[in-house]
Amino acid sequence: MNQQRCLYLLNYCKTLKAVNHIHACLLKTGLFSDPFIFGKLILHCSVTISDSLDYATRLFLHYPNPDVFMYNTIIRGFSESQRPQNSITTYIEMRRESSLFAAPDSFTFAFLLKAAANYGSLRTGKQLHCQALVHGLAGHLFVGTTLISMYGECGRVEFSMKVFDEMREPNVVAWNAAVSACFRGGDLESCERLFDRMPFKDSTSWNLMLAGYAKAGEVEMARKVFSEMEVKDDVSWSSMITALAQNGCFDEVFGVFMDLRRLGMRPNEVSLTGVLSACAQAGAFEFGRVVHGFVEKSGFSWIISVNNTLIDMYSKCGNLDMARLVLKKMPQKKSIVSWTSMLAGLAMHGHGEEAIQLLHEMEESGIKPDRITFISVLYACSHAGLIEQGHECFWKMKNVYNIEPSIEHYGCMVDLYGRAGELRKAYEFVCQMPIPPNDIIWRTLLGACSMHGNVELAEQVKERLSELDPTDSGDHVLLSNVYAIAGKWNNVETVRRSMTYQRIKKIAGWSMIEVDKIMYTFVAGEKQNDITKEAYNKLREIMLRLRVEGGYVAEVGRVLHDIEDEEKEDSVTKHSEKLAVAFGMARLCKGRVIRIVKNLRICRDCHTVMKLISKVYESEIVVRDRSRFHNFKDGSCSCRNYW
DNA sequence: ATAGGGTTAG
Repeated sequence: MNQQRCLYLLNYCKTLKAVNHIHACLLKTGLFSDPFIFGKLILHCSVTISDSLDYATRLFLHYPNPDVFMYNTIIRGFSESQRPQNSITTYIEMRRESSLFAAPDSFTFAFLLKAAANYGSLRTGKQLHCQALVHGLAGHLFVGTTLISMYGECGRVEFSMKVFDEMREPNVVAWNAAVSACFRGGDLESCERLFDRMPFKDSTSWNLMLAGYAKAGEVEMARKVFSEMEVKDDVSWSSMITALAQNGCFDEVFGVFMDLRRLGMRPNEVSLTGVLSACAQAGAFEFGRVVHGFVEKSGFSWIISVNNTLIDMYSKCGNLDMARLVLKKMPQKKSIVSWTSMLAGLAMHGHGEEAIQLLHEMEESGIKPDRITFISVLYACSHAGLIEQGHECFWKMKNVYNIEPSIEHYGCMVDLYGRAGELRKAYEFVCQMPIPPNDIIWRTLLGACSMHGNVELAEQVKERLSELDPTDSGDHVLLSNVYAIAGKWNNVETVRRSMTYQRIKKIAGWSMIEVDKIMYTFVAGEKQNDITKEAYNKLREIMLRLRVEGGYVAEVGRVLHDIEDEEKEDSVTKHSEKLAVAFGMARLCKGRVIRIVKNLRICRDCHTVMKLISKVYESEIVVRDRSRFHNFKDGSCSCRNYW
């Protein structure tokens, strides 16, 4: 084997096993000590093939007097890994061991700065900046560009701009880096000014503006950029789809996706994940299934992110079996996102035990759970009432995986105790947290008080909340609910008056249902139209039958104010999820599952009604509320009345 | 240059 042949073969290696083979051939022929070949070999392992950085490092450590290319390659490999700090250690090593053979060059600093940016260390970044100055490389175009990005990532846009202003002849990449840094810093005006001043804009710059606006929540501006672009490439289309999906414009996502197909273009994997993510959020099961068909037909099942989004989509559309199937049949190694998506899905459906089992499977497969994985597992425990197991997971996270619990994990733990009625324990847990509790923590506790009717604790907690976030309407409603359960109507009235006085409005509940691939939205107490009339008529018929055959009596204890019982019953009757179900019963043929998505948590009365409908009408109803699923069948719900 | 998983509440 000669050098040429070896490089050719290396290019075709896609797995570590194949590299092992070449490695063996090199040893046999003596080519192994050829620095050029060796450099290419470790480049291939540390950058091109996944999961083989360790292999590259081991080879590197045994190579006598590595040259600058080899050092750069290892630094680069670490910079994109889970432990970017190792890039810096390698650099220190390089300075100490072999300054004669390998002086750092512009590549060295570009990769090092990328590493510092990746773990957000401004201190390291600044030190590297100094080192680059010492070596006379700070003025290099590539180094300058990575300096701009690094300072942007570390939240110091003013430094980014200083570096940019001092550049002699910034190219388009440097301009783009400056724009990105400004977006990171949330300075939209500077972005616009830079964009206007750019002497040359290729489509990358336009795409950057589009994505930047989208991340800042400026959909309107993103749309404007998209429409003004003369050349729309693949990235432009996928960025636009993602922009709309990230900002809740689901109808438009489907529209743009259809436009793309109508123009005869082939959607790429990023567009597909965007569309599937929109389906997931909107609960558009039928549409999602059609997209899945397209994914299979066009060979996208080979892309891991597409499969991950499919798992998420099926979970959030209420079809756990399909989600499980996608996970099981994935042709590639499951990533941390695949496992976590499935875990979150199980959590939402109240399958706590299965979630814990799946966590074990994940660990056995060799993927280490991260902080988000544990949020999902803890969430699964709290929503299934698995106190012991939740406690164990929390312990394991800290002591086995050395993950420092963050505010989200503490939130799950408070929820775990609070939801189960252990209010004292939950309160004590909050008091001894090592980080200051935020509004979400207190709100979790207030929610628990409202579930279990603890007036005293609720009042205490509400006071903490009033200091942190006094205008949250949900908190006022929760407190008034606690009073209502306890029959303290005077206090209910006081809360209600203070809400009116402070102009705090309740958020209106809405529910959506998909019929023939069209999403219909119902809002409680909204003006009547043909669709709502149809729903109301059907609902009247249903409620009558439930009273006669199901023994239904309205549950009215938790309504906001002290009004006459009949009136209370009336306002409960109009909840949007009831209208959506009625509409589904009227339009869908018998035997079809009725799927509903709601923006708030389902109320107790609606929960009872759904159970009764599933029994009296022998139909299956799936409701996705703000945080989890309820699967009604034969008169009972999958949440076992724990939610 | 674009993507995929996460706590509470009305």
